[in-house]
Amino acid sequence: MQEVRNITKKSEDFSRWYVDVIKQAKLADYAPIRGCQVIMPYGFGIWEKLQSQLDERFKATNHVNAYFPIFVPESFLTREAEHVEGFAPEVAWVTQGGNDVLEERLALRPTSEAIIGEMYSKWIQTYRDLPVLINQWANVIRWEKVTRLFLRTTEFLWQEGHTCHRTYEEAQEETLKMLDVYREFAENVMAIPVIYGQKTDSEKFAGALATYGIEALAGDGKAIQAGTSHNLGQNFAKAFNIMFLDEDQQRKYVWQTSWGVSTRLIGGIIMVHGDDNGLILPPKLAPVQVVIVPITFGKNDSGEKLLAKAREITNELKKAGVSVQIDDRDEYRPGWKFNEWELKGVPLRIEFGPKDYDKQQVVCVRRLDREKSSIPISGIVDAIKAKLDEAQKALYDKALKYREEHTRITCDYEEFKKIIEEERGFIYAPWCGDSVCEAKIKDETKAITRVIPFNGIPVESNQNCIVCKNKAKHMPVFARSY
RNA sequence: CGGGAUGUAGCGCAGUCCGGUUAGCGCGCCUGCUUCGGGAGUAGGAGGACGGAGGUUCGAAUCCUCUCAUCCCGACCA
Repeated sequence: MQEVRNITKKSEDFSRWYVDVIKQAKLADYAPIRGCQVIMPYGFGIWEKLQSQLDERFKATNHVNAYFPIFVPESFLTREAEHVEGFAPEVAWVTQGGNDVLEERLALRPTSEAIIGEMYSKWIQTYRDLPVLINQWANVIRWEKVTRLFLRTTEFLWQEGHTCHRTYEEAQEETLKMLDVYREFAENVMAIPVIYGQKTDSEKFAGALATYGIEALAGDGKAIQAGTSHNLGQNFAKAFNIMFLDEDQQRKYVWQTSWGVSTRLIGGIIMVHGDDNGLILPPKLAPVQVVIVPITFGKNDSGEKLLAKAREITNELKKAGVSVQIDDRDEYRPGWKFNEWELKGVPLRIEFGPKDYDKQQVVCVRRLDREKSSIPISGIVDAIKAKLDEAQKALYDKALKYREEHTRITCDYEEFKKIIEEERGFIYAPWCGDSVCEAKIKDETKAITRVIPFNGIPVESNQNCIVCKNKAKHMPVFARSY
Protein backbone atom coordinates (compact mmCIF):
# COMPACT_ATOMS: atom_id res chain seq x y z
CA MET A 1 0.00 0.00 0.00
CA GLN A 2 1.21 3.44 -0.79
CA GLU A 3 2.22 5.66 2.09
CA VAL A 4 -0.29 8.45 2.03
CA ARG A 5 1.44 10.55 4.60
CA ASN A 6 4.36 12.15 2.94
CA ILE A 7 6.97 12.76 5.57
CA THR A 8 10.54 12.18 4.60
CA LYS A 9 12.18 9.78 7.02
CA LYS A 10 14.12 11.54 9.74
CA SER A 11 17.15 9.37 9.16
CA GLU A 12 17.07 9.93 5.41
CA ASP A 13 17.05 13.71 5.27
CA PHE A 14 16.65 15.53 8.54
CA SER A 15 16.11 18.95 6.97
CA ARG A 16 13.35 17.76 4.71
CA TRP A 17 11.79 15.77 7.53
CA TYR A 18 11.74 18.96 9.62
CA VAL A 19 9.98 21.00 6.94
CA ASP A 20 7.57 18.17 6.16
CA VAL A 21 6.52 17.90 9.79
CA ILE A 22 5.94 21.64 10.13
CA LYS A 23 3.90 21.89 6.98
CA GLN A 24 1.87 18.74 7.42
CA ALA A 25 1.13 19.28 11.08
CA LYS A 26 0.09 22.80 10.06
CA LEU A 27 2.41 24.59 12.46
CA ALA A 28 3.56 27.17 9.95
CA ASP A 29 3.64 28.00 6.28
CA TYR A 30 5.88 30.09 4.09
CA ALA A 31 4.73 33.67 3.65
CA PRO A 32 5.17 35.45 0.33
CA ILE A 33 7.99 37.54 1.80
CA ARG A 34 11.50 36.23 1.78
CA GLY A 35 12.43 34.47 4.98
CA CYS A 36 9.08 35.07 6.62
CA GLN A 37 6.63 32.52 7.85
CA VAL A 38 3.04 32.48 8.96
CA ILE A 39 2.66 30.78 12.30
CA MET A 40 -0.57 28.85 11.83
CA PRO A 41 -3.14 28.35 14.59
CA TYR A 42 -1.78 25.00 15.74
CA GLY A 43 1.77 26.31 15.86
CA PHE A 44 0.66 29.49 17.53
CA GLY A 45 -1.21 27.39 20.08
CA ILE A 46 2.13 25.94 21.12
CA TRP A 47 3.62 29.42 21.32
CA GLU A 48 0.74 30.59 23.51
CA LYS A 49 1.35 27.73 25.90
CA LEU A 50 5.06 28.49 25.99
CA GLN A 51 4.34 32.13 26.49
CA SER A 52 1.90 31.76 29.36
CA GLN A 53 4.07 29.35 31.28
CA LEU A 54 7.19 31.46 30.80
CA ASP A 55 5.31 34.60 31.71
CA GLU A 56 4.18 32.97 34.94
CA ARG A 57 7.80 32.37 35.79
CA PHE A 58 8.78 35.97 34.98
CA LYS A 59 6.01 37.27 37.19
CA ALA A 60 7.04 34.88 39.95
CA THR A 61 10.51 36.46 39.82
CA ASN A 62 9.03 39.96 40.14
CA HIS A 63 9.21 41.06 36.52
CA VAL A 64 6.56 43.14 34.81
CA ASN A 65 5.68 43.42 31.14
CA ALA A 66 5.83 46.56 29.01
CA TYR A 67 5.96 47.40 25.33
CA PHE A 68 8.46 49.55 23.47
CA PRO A 69 8.35 50.79 19.85
CA ILE A 70 9.40 48.60 16.95
CA PHE A 71 11.34 51.57 15.48
CA VAL A 72 14.81 52.38 16.69
CA PRO A 73 16.37 55.63 15.43
CA GLU A 74 19.73 54.98 13.83
CA SER A 75 21.51 57.32 16.21
CA PHE A 76 20.39 55.21 19.17
CA LEU A 77 21.45 51.98 17.63
CA THR A 78 24.93 53.27 16.93
CA ARG A 79 25.67 54.46 20.44
CA GLU A 80 27.13 51.21 21.70
CA ALA A 81 29.95 50.41 19.31
CA GLU A 82 30.23 46.67 19.71
CA HIS A 83 26.46 46.38 19.60
CA VAL A 84 26.15 48.20 16.25
CA GLU A 85 28.89 46.17 14.76
CA GLY A 86 27.22 42.97 15.82
CA PHE A 87 23.86 43.81 14.34
CA ALA A 88 24.67 46.08 11.40
CA PRO A 89 24.56 43.37 8.72
CA GLU A 90 21.08 42.25 9.63
CA VAL A 91 19.14 45.41 10.35
CA ALA A 92 16.14 46.34 8.21
CA TRP A 93 15.65 50.08 7.75
CA VAL A 94 12.66 52.34 7.27
CA THR A 95 13.72 55.32 5.19
CA GLN A 96 10.41 56.79 4.22
CA GLY A 97 7.18 57.71 6.01
CA GLY A 98 4.27 58.15 3.65
CA ASN A 99 5.71 60.19 0.82
CA ASP A 100 8.42 61.87 2.83
CA VAL A 101 11.97 60.66 3.11
CA LEU A 102 12.90 60.52 6.80
CA GLU A 103 15.64 62.72 8.14
CA GLU A 104 16.93 59.84 10.17
CA ARG A 105 16.43 56.25 9.20
CA LEU A 106 14.62 54.01 11.61
CA ALA A 107 15.73 50.49 12.29
CA LEU A 108 13.13 47.80 12.74
CA ARG A 109 14.30 46.48 16.09
CA PRO A 110 16.69 43.57 15.84
CA THR A 111 16.64 43.70 19.67
CA SER A 112 15.63 46.50 22.00
CA GLU A 113 18.63 47.36 24.15
CA ALA A 114 18.97 50.73 22.46
CA ILE A 115 15.42 52.01 22.62
CA ILE A 116 14.91 50.64 26.11
CA GLY A 117 18.21 52.08 27.28
CA GLU A 118 17.09 55.48 26.07
CA MET A 119 13.88 55.24 28.09
CA TYR A 120 15.62 53.92 31.16
CA SER A 121 17.89 56.95 31.19
CA LYS A 122 14.77 59.07 31.61
CA TRP A 123 13.10 56.86 34.17
CA ILE A 124 15.94 56.14 36.54
CA GLN A 125 17.04 58.85 38.97
CA THR A 126 18.00 57.31 42.26
CA TYR A 127 18.91 53.98 43.77
CA ARG A 128 15.33 53.91 45.03
CA ASP A 129 14.21 53.43 41.41
CA LEU A 130 16.21 50.23 41.21
CA PRO A 131 15.99 47.48 40.32
CA VAL A 132 14.01 47.88 37.11
CA LEU A 133 12.71 44.49 36.07
CA ILE A 134 10.89 44.76 32.75
CA ASN A 135 10.11 42.17 30.15
CA GLN A 136 8.74 42.69 26.68
CA TRP A 137 6.91 40.24 24.41
CA ALA A 138 7.49 41.43 20.88
CA ASN A 139 8.42 40.72 17.31
CA VAL A 140 11.91 41.47 16.07
CA ILE A 141 13.42 41.69 12.61
CA ARG A 142 16.76 40.32 11.53
CA TRP A 143 17.63 40.30 7.85
CA GLU A 144 19.14 36.85 7.81
CA LYS A 145 20.68 35.47 4.68
CA VAL A 146 19.72 31.92 5.32
CA THR A 147 16.37 31.22 6.92
CA ARG A 148 14.66 28.14 8.19
CA LEU A 149 11.13 27.73 9.54
CA PHE A 150 11.04 28.59 13.25
CA LEU A 151 14.81 28.33 13.71
CA ARG A 152 15.75 31.45 11.83
CA THR A 153 13.19 33.67 10.17
CA THR A 154 13.39 37.30 9.16
CA GLU A 155 10.68 38.24 11.61
CA PHE A 156 10.25 36.24 14.76
CA LEU A 157 8.51 36.47 18.09
CA TRP A 158 10.35 36.51 21.34
CA GLN A 159 10.53 37.80 24.82
CA GLU A 160 13.28 40.12 25.97
CA GLY A 161 13.88 40.95 29.58
CA HIS A 162 15.77 44.16 30.31
CA THR A 163 16.77 44.88 33.86
CA CYS A 164 18.79 47.53 35.70
CA HIS A 165 20.58 47.04 38.98
CA ARG A 166 22.56 48.94 41.51
CA THR A 167 25.57 46.69 41.56
CA TYR A 168 27.46 44.27 39.38
CA GLU A 169 26.73 41.49 41.83
CA GLU A 170 23.02 42.10 41.68
CA ALA A 171 23.06 42.13 37.87
CA GLN A 172 25.07 38.95 37.79
CA GLU A 173 22.64 37.32 40.17
CA GLU A 174 19.75 38.33 37.90
CA THR A 175 21.56 37.02 34.82
CA LEU A 176 22.06 33.63 36.38
CA LYS A 177 18.61 33.58 37.92
CA MET A 178 17.00 34.00 34.52
CA LEU A 179 19.31 31.43 32.97
CA ASP A 180 18.03 29.07 35.60
CA VAL A 181 14.43 29.99 34.84
CA TYR A 182 15.09 29.00 31.24
CA ARG A 183 16.82 25.81 32.30
CA GLU A 184 13.96 24.80 34.54
CA PHE A 185 11.43 25.70 31.87
CA ALA A 186 13.24 23.70 29.20
CA GLU A 187 13.44 20.65 31.39
CA ASN A 188 10.04 20.72 33.04
CA VAL A 189 7.83 22.24 30.38
CA MET A 190 9.51 21.50 27.06
CA ALA A 191 10.84 18.16 28.35
CA ILE A 192 14.22 19.05 26.88
CA PRO A 193 17.41 18.45 28.85
CA VAL A 194 19.84 21.31 28.39
CA ILE A 195 23.45 22.03 28.99
CA TYR A 196 23.78 25.46 30.50
CA GLY A 197 26.73 27.65 31.10
CA GLN A 198 28.77 30.58 29.91
CA LYS A 199 29.46 31.48 26.31
CA THR A 200 33.03 32.12 25.31
CA ASP A 201 34.04 35.66 24.33
CA SER A 202 33.70 34.96 20.65
CA GLU A 203 30.18 33.65 21.11
CA LYS A 204 28.86 36.29 23.48
CA PHE A 205 26.21 38.89 22.67
CA ALA A 206 27.45 42.05 20.98
CA GLY A 207 27.80 44.57 23.78
CA ALA A 208 27.59 42.18 26.71
CA LEU A 209 30.10 41.56 29.45
CA ALA A 210 29.16 37.93 29.60
CA THR A 211 26.59 35.73 27.93
CA TYR A 212 25.09 32.53 29.29
CA GLY A 213 22.97 30.07 27.41
CA ILE A 214 21.05 26.86 27.48
CA GLU A 215 21.82 24.36 24.75
CA ALA A 216 19.71 21.47 23.52
CA LEU A 217 20.69 18.64 21.21
CA ALA A 218 18.55 18.09 18.10
CA GLY A 219 17.77 14.69 16.65
CA ASP A 220 20.50 15.03 14.03
CA GLY A 221 23.25 15.67 16.54
CA LYS A 222 23.39 19.43 16.09
CA ALA A 223 23.05 21.86 18.96
CA ILE A 224 20.27 24.42 19.28
CA GLN A 225 20.66 27.48 21.41
CA ALA A 226 17.41 27.56 23.36
CA GLY A 227 17.82 30.68 25.43
CA THR A 228 20.36 33.30 26.39
CA SER A 229 20.94 35.56 29.35
CA HIS A 230 23.40 38.44 29.26
CA ASN A 231 25.16 40.45 31.87
CA LEU A 232 25.47 43.74 30.00
CA GLY A 233 27.63 45.35 32.64
CA GLN A 234 27.61 49.11 32.24
CA ASN A 235 28.18 49.19 28.49
CA PHE A 236 24.71 50.34 27.58
CA ALA A 237 24.38 52.43 30.71
CA LYS A 238 27.38 54.42 29.56
CA ALA A 239 26.15 54.64 25.97
CA PHE A 240 22.69 55.79 27.02
CA ASN A 241 23.65 57.62 30.15
CA ILE A 242 21.56 55.53 32.51
CA MET A 243 22.64 56.87 35.89
CA PHE A 244 21.37 56.92 39.42
CA LEU A 245 22.27 58.77 42.56
CA ASP A 246 23.41 56.20 45.05
CA GLU A 247 23.01 56.25 48.81
CA ASP A 248 26.60 57.50 49.12
CA GLN A 249 25.71 60.64 47.08
CA GLN A 250 27.66 59.44 44.06
CA ARG A 251 26.13 59.33 40.58
CA LYS A 252 26.71 55.90 39.12
CA TYR A 253 25.91 53.95 36.01
CA VAL A 254 23.42 51.14 36.41
CA TRP A 255 24.33 47.51 35.83
CA GLN A 256 22.10 45.83 33.27
CA THR A 257 21.00 42.44 32.07
CA SER A 258 18.99 41.19 29.15
CA TRP A 259 17.66 37.73 28.40
CA GLY A 260 15.44 36.14 25.82
CA VAL A 261 13.88 33.15 24.19
CA SER A 262 12.12 33.07 20.85
CA THR A 263 9.80 31.11 18.59
CA ARG A 264 12.94 29.15 17.80
CA LEU A 265 11.98 27.06 20.82
CA ILE A 266 9.20 25.57 18.72
CA GLY A 267 11.81 24.45 16.19
CA GLY A 268 13.76 22.94 19.06
CA ILE A 269 10.77 20.98 20.30
CA ILE A 270 10.18 19.57 16.83
CA MET A 271 13.82 18.64 16.35
CA VAL A 272 14.36 17.15 19.77
CA HIS A 273 11.17 15.14 20.17
CA GLY A 274 9.75 14.41 16.71
CA ASP A 275 9.94 11.05 14.96
CA ASP A 276 9.13 9.47 11.60
CA ASN A 277 5.41 9.72 12.31
CA GLY A 278 5.62 13.46 12.92
CA LEU A 279 5.53 15.77 15.85
CA ILE A 280 5.63 14.70 19.48
CA LEU A 281 4.54 17.36 21.92
CA PRO A 282 5.17 17.45 25.65
CA PRO A 283 1.78 17.47 27.42
CA LYS A 284 2.53 20.81 29.04
CA LEU A 285 2.80 22.50 25.65
CA ALA A 286 0.29 20.55 23.60
CA PRO A 287 -2.67 22.63 22.39
CA VAL A 288 -4.55 19.34 22.38
CA GLN A 289 -3.39 17.02 25.14
CA VAL A 290 -5.88 14.24 24.57
CA VAL A 291 -7.88 13.30 21.52
CA ILE A 292 -10.82 10.97 21.79
CA VAL A 293 -11.56 8.83 18.77
CA PRO A 294 -14.93 7.10 19.05
CA ILE A 295 -15.16 3.95 16.99
CA THR A 296 -18.65 3.25 15.79
CA PHE A 297 -20.08 0.71 13.44
CA GLY A 298 -22.76 2.19 11.25
CA LYS A 299 -25.42 4.70 12.11
CA ASN A 300 -27.37 2.59 14.53
CA ASP A 301 -28.57 3.00 18.09
CA SER A 302 -25.50 1.51 19.69
CA GLY A 303 -23.37 3.95 17.71
CA GLU A 304 -25.39 6.88 19.02
CA LYS A 305 -25.09 5.64 22.58
CA LEU A 306 -21.36 5.21 22.18
CA LEU A 307 -20.94 8.70 20.77
CA ALA A 308 -23.00 10.18 23.59
CA LYS A 309 -20.78 8.45 26.13
CA ALA A 310 -17.65 9.64 24.34
CA ARG A 311 -18.90 13.22 24.52
CA GLU A 312 -19.67 12.75 28.18
CA ILE A 313 -16.08 11.64 28.79
CA THR A 314 -14.82 14.59 26.77
CA ASN A 315 -16.77 17.03 28.90
CA GLU A 316 -15.65 15.43 32.11
CA LEU A 317 -12.00 15.76 31.13
CA LYS A 318 -12.55 19.28 29.90
CA LYS A 319 -14.07 20.29 33.23
CA ALA A 320 -11.02 18.87 34.96
CA GLY A 321 -8.80 21.19 32.95
CA VAL A 322 -7.49 18.75 30.37
CA SER A 323 -7.21 20.08 26.80
CA VAL A 324 -9.25 17.43 25.13
CA GLN A 325 -10.81 17.17 21.72
CA ILE A 326 -13.24 14.61 20.39
CA ASP A 327 -12.74 13.57 16.79
CA ASP A 328 -16.21 12.51 15.77
CA ARG A 329 -15.76 13.41 12.13
CA ASP A 330 -17.79 11.08 10.03
CA GLU A 331 -15.70 11.32 6.92
CA TYR A 332 -12.56 9.69 8.28
CA ARG A 333 -12.02 6.21 9.55
CA PRO A 334 -10.30 5.54 12.85
CA GLY A 335 -6.99 4.45 11.38
CA TRP A 336 -6.78 7.66 9.40
CA LYS A 337 -7.49 9.70 12.50
CA PHE A 338 -4.84 7.86 14.51
CA ASN A 339 -2.24 8.80 11.97
CA GLU A 340 -3.32 12.38 11.71
CA TRP A 341 -3.24 12.98 15.46
CA GLU A 342 0.11 11.30 15.70
CA LEU A 343 1.40 13.61 13.00
CA LYS A 344 0.18 16.50 15.12
CA GLY A 345 1.98 15.15 18.15
CA VAL A 346 -1.00 14.85 20.51
CA PRO A 347 0.42 13.14 23.61
CA LEU A 348 -2.48 10.81 24.37
CA ARG A 349 -5.17 9.23 22.26
CA ILE A 350 -8.26 7.65 23.70
CA GLU A 351 -9.90 5.00 21.58
CA PHE A 352 -13.47 4.22 22.51
CA GLY A 353 -15.25 1.44 20.66
CA PRO A 354 -18.10 -1.01 21.24
CA LYS A 355 -15.92 -3.47 23.17
CA ASP A 356 -14.82 -0.68 25.47
CA TYR A 357 -18.36 0.54 25.82
CA ASP A 358 -19.44 -2.87 27.03
CA LYS A 359 -16.62 -2.99 29.56
CA GLN A 360 -17.03 0.69 30.54
CA GLN A 361 -13.43 1.44 29.77
CA VAL A 362 -11.31 3.25 27.18
CA VAL A 363 -8.08 2.36 25.46
CA CYS A 364 -5.40 4.97 25.98
CA VAL A 365 -2.46 5.13 23.59
CA ARG A 366 0.62 7.21 24.24
CA ARG A 367 2.06 9.05 21.25
CA LEU A 368 5.68 8.64 22.24
CA ASP A 369 5.84 4.86 22.07
CA ARG A 370 2.27 3.77 21.30
CA GLU A 371 2.09 2.16 24.70
CA LYS A 372 -1.50 1.01 25.19
CA SER A 373 -3.49 0.69 28.38
CA SER A 374 -7.10 0.20 29.37
CA ILE A 375 -8.64 2.72 31.72
CA PRO A 376 -12.00 2.32 33.48
CA ILE A 377 -14.33 5.20 32.74
CA SER A 378 -14.97 5.70 36.42
CA GLY A 379 -11.95 7.60 37.61
CA ILE A 380 -10.81 8.47 34.11
CA VAL A 381 -9.89 12.03 35.05
CA ASP A 382 -7.23 11.05 37.55
CA ALA A 383 -5.94 8.29 35.33
CA ILE A 384 -5.55 10.56 32.33
CA LYS A 385 -3.86 13.24 34.38
CA ALA A 386 -1.43 10.65 35.64
CA LYS A 387 -0.83 9.44 32.08
CA LEU A 388 -0.10 12.97 30.95
CA ASP A 389 2.45 13.37 33.74
CA GLU A 390 4.03 10.07 32.80
CA ALA A 391 4.14 11.08 29.15
CA GLN A 392 5.84 14.35 30.04
CA LYS A 393 8.44 12.49 32.05
CA ALA A 394 8.94 9.73 29.50
CA LEU A 395 9.55 12.32 26.82
CA TYR A 396 12.19 14.04 28.93
CA ASP A 397 13.82 10.72 29.76
CA LYS A 398 13.97 9.78 26.12
CA ALA A 399 15.52 13.10 25.15
CA LEU A 400 18.00 12.79 28.01
CA LYS A 401 18.95 9.28 26.95
CA TYR A 402 19.51 10.49 23.40
CA ARG A 403 21.66 13.34 24.58
CA GLU A 404 23.72 11.11 26.83
CA GLU A 405 24.26 8.67 23.99
CA HIS A 406 25.45 11.53 21.84
CA THR A 407 27.75 13.21 24.28
CA ARG A 408 31.43 12.35 24.19
CA ILE A 409 34.56 13.44 25.96
CA THR A 410 37.87 13.57 24.21
CA CYS A 411 41.32 15.00 24.80
CA ASP A 412 42.49 14.09 21.35
CA TYR A 413 41.94 16.48 18.44
CA GLU A 414 42.00 13.76 15.78
CA GLU A 415 39.36 11.84 17.65
CA PHE A 416 37.41 15.08 18.04
CA LYS A 417 37.39 15.56 14.29
CA LYS A 418 36.29 11.99 13.75
CA ILE A 419 33.41 12.28 16.20
CA ILE A 420 32.17 15.51 14.66
CA GLU A 421 32.35 14.04 11.20
CA GLU A 422 30.77 10.70 11.96
CA GLU A 423 28.51 11.09 14.96
CA ARG A 424 28.16 14.76 15.76
CA GLY A 425 26.52 15.38 19.13
CA PHE A 426 28.07 17.21 22.05
CA ILE A 427 31.77 16.88 22.68
CA TYR A 428 33.54 17.93 25.83
CA ALA A 429 37.14 18.80 25.21
CA PRO A 430 39.77 20.66 27.21
CA TRP A 431 40.61 24.12 25.94
CA CYS A 432 43.20 26.71 26.88
CA GLY A 433 40.79 29.63 26.67
CA ASP A 434 42.48 31.25 23.68
CA SER A 435 40.10 32.33 20.91
CA VAL A 436 42.75 31.41 18.32
CA CYS A 437 42.42 27.74 19.21
CA GLU A 438 38.66 28.10 19.28
CA ALA A 439 38.68 29.61 15.79
CA LYS A 440 40.93 26.87 14.50
CA ILE A 441 38.51 24.21 15.70
CA LYS A 442 35.65 26.09 14.10
CA ASP A 443 37.46 26.39 10.78
CA GLU A 444 38.54 22.81 10.65
CA THR A 445 35.51 21.03 12.07
CA LYS A 446 32.60 23.50 11.87
CA ALA A 447 32.04 22.74 15.53
CA ILE A 448 31.94 25.69 17.89
CA THR A 449 32.01 26.10 21.61
CA ARG A 450 28.43 26.11 22.77
CA VAL A 451 29.00 26.90 26.41
CA ILE A 452 31.41 26.30 29.22
CA PRO A 453 28.87 24.29 31.20
CA PHE A 454 27.96 24.71 34.82
CA ASN A 455 26.55 21.21 34.85
CA GLY A 456 29.40 19.72 32.86
CA ILE A 457 32.68 18.08 33.56
CA PRO A 458 35.39 19.89 35.51
CA VAL A 459 38.71 20.38 33.77
CA GLU A 460 41.54 18.56 35.47
CA SER A 461 44.91 20.04 36.26
CA ASN A 462 46.82 17.66 34.02
CA GLN A 463 44.70 18.26 30.93
CA ASN A 464 45.91 20.24 27.94
CA CYS A 465 44.15 22.16 25.21
CA ILE A 466 43.32 19.79 22.36
CA VAL A 467 44.72 22.27 19.85
CA CYS A 468 47.77 24.01 21.26
CA LYS A 469 48.59 21.53 24.03
CA ASN A 470 49.01 24.30 26.55
CA LYS A 471 47.45 23.87 29.94
CA ALA A 472 43.65 23.69 29.66
CA LYS A 473 41.57 26.21 31.54
CA HIS A 474 38.10 25.06 30.60
CA MET A 475 36.11 22.07 29.50
CA PRO A 476 33.61 23.60 27.07
CA VAL A 477 31.06 21.60 25.16
CA PHE A 478 31.50 21.76 21.39
CA ALA A 479 28.99 20.97 18.65
CA ARG A 480 27.91 21.86 15.20
CA SER A 481 24.86 24.00 15.60
CA TYR A 482 21.80 25.65 14.15
C1' C B 1 26.45 36.39 0.02
C1' G B 2 29.04 32.20 -3.22
C1' G B 3 28.06 26.96 -5.43
C1' G B 4 24.08 23.49 -6.74
C1' A B 5 18.90 22.24 -7.43
C1' U B 6 13.74 23.23 -7.80
C1' G B 7 9.13 26.07 -9.00
C1' U B 8 3.20 22.78 -13.64
C1' A B 9 -4.31 21.58 -9.44
C1' G B 10 -4.51 21.57 -2.15
C1' C B 11 -0.01 17.89 -1.89
C1' G B 12 3.58 14.78 -4.72
C1' C B 13 5.11 14.50 -9.67
C1' A B 14 5.36 13.64 -15.50
C1' G B 15 5.63 16.78 -19.75
C1' U B 16 10.64 21.10 -20.98
C1' C B 17 16.35 18.48 -24.04
C1' C B 18 13.99 18.28 -29.85
C1' G B 19 8.07 24.63 -29.39
C1' G B 20 2.38 22.43 -32.42
C1' U B 21 -5.05 19.53 -30.86
C1' U B 22 -8.63 21.04 -25.40
C1' A B 23 -1.59 20.25 -20.25
C1' G B 24 -1.51 14.77 -17.90
C1' C B 25 -0.99 11.14 -13.60
C1' G B 26 -1.31 9.63 -8.25
C1' C B 27 -3.14 11.24 -3.62
C1' G B 28 -6.46 14.67 -1.63
C1' C B 29 -11.30 17.37 -2.49
C1' C B 30 -17.08 17.20 -3.72
C1' U B 31 -21.80 13.84 -4.31
C1' G B 32 -24.11 8.91 -3.61
C1' C B 33 -24.07 3.89 -1.63
C1' U B 34 -21.48 0.25 1.19
C1' U B 35 -17.81 0.85 5.19
C1' C B 36 -15.46 2.19 10.25
C1' G B 37 -10.40 -1.25 16.52
C1' G B 38 -3.94 1.45 12.39
C1' G B 39 -4.43 5.95 6.43
C1' A B 40 -11.59 1.55 3.13
C1' G B 41 -14.26 0.15 -1.60
C1' U B 42 -17.12 1.70 -5.53
C1' A B 43 -19.66 5.00 -9.17
C1' G B 44 -19.83 9.82 -10.76
C1' G B 45 -17.77 14.98 -10.44
C1' A B 46 -15.08 19.73 -9.64
C1' G B 47 -10.34 21.95 -9.85
C1' G B 48 -4.56 24.31 -12.90
C1' A B 49 -2.97 27.83 -17.93
C1' C B 50 2.41 26.01 -16.08
C1' G B 51 6.30 31.15 -9.80
C1' G B 52 6.28 36.46 -11.96
C1' A B 53 7.60 40.14 -15.91
C1' G B 54 9.44 41.00 -20.60
C1' G B 55 11.05 38.95 -25.35
C1' U B 56 11.62 35.43 -29.85
C1' U B 57 7.80 32.90 -32.90
C1' C B 58 2.20 31.93 -37.11
C1' G B 59 2.33 29.29 -32.31
C1' A B 60 5.74 28.98 -25.75
C1' A B 61 4.95 24.98 -19.70
C1' U B 62 8.87 23.99 -23.49
C1' C B 63 13.65 28.78 -26.40
C1' C B 64 16.07 33.76 -24.53
C1' U B 65 16.54 37.81 -20.72
C1' C B 66 15.42 39.63 -16.12
C1' U B 67 13.09 38.76 -11.49
C1' C B 68 10.87 36.35 -7.08
C1' A B 69 10.66 32.29 -3.79
C1' U B 70 12.06 27.63 -1.60
C1' C B 71 15.53 23.58 -0.60
C1' C B 72 20.64 21.62 -0.13
C1' C B 73 26.04 22.69 0.59
C1' G B 74 29.45 26.52 2.27
C1' A B 75 30.86 31.93 4.75
C1' C B 76 27.62 35.06 9.14
C1' C B 77 23.57 34.75 13.29
C1' A B 78 18.16 33.81 18.47
